[in-house]
Amino acid sequence: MPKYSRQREAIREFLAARYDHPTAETVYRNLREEFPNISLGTVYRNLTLLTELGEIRKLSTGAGPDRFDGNTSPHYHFICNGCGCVLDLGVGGLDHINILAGQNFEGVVEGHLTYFYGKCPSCTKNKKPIDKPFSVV
Amino acid sequence: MPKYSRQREAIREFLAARYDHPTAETVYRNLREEFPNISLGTVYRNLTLLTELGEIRKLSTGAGPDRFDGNTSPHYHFICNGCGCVLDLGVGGLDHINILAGQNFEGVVEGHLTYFYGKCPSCTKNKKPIDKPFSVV
DNA sequence: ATCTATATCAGGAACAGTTCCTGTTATTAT
DNA sequence: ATAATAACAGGAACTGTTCCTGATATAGAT
Repeated sequence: MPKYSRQREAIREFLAARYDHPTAETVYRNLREEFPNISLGTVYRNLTLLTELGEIRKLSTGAGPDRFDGNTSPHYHFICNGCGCVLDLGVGGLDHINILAGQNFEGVVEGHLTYFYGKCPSCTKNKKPIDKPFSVV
Repeated sequence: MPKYSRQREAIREFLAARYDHPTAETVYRNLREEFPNISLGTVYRNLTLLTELGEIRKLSTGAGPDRFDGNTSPHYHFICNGCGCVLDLGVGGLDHINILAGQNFEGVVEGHLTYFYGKCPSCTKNKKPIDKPFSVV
C-alpha cells in the first residue's frame, strides 16, 4: 500500500471532477496552480500508480497521448473523428462479444477493449468542414 | 498514385506472407537481408503510405510499438496477456454494437475498434507462470 | 536510348510522450 | 522527536516515430 501524498490525492480529485478524460499534460498544467513545483514525472508516476490500484482508468486511443478517466465503472468511450474529443457512452452489456470471439478459438478470451468512433454531437450539428480532421483509424 | 519502389513492394510482400503482425522494427530487420542499406525511416514512410492506400492495416495496441497486418479483409485481433502475441480471430459481424452504442447518443457512431485479450492457445496449454506478463489493460 | 522532372531513398537529426535517475522532502512508525 | 523510507522535483534518458537533406531511382517525353 503506498504512502499518502498530497500530490497523488490532488490528481485523484482532479480526475474525479472532470468528465473530459484529460491527458497527463492537462493534469500537470492544472495541478501547477495548486502545486507550482509539481513535476511532470510525478504526474506520470501517480497516474500509473492510480491505474494499477484501479482507482482511475487509462485510455490509449492510438492517436496522440494517453488519456485518463476518473470514472472506473464499466463503460465505453466514443472518439470524435472531427474534433478528437472523447465522450462516455451509456451503452452497456457488450460482454456477449467475448463469447462470439471465443468460438473457433483455442485460447481463452478474457475481455475486450473497444472504442467507438464517428462524429460527436457538436460536430454533427456544426457541419463546418474541419481543417485538420482527427482519426483513430 | 505513388511511384513504384522496390523497397515498398518488398515491404508489401513481406507483410502479405506473415501472419504474426510484425512491428516496423521487425520489418526493418528482415528487409535488411535484401536491402542492406534500407533505413528505418523508409520502412516507416512506406508502412504509413501503404496504410493510407488501404493495402495494409496498422494495429495500435496501446502497449509497445504499432504492428502491421498485410490482411486487409475485415477481421478482429486477439492480444495475449501472457506472451504479447497478436492473433487473427475468425469472429465476424459485430457491427450491431455500433447500433447499440448509438442509442441514447446524440452524435453519429460510424464504427468501432476492438481488441480481444486473454490467453493464447500456446499460453493456455503451457501453464508455466510467465515472468514478465504482458498486458494491454 | 537519352534526357528531364520528380518521387523515393539513406542517413541522421529532431520530436513527442513517457520512464528513469539523483539528491531532497514529506510521511509514517517508533 | 527521531529514524526509516516512500514520494518528491528536476532533469536526463529512453522509445517509437516523423521530418529534413542531399543523393538515387523511376516514369514520361523525346
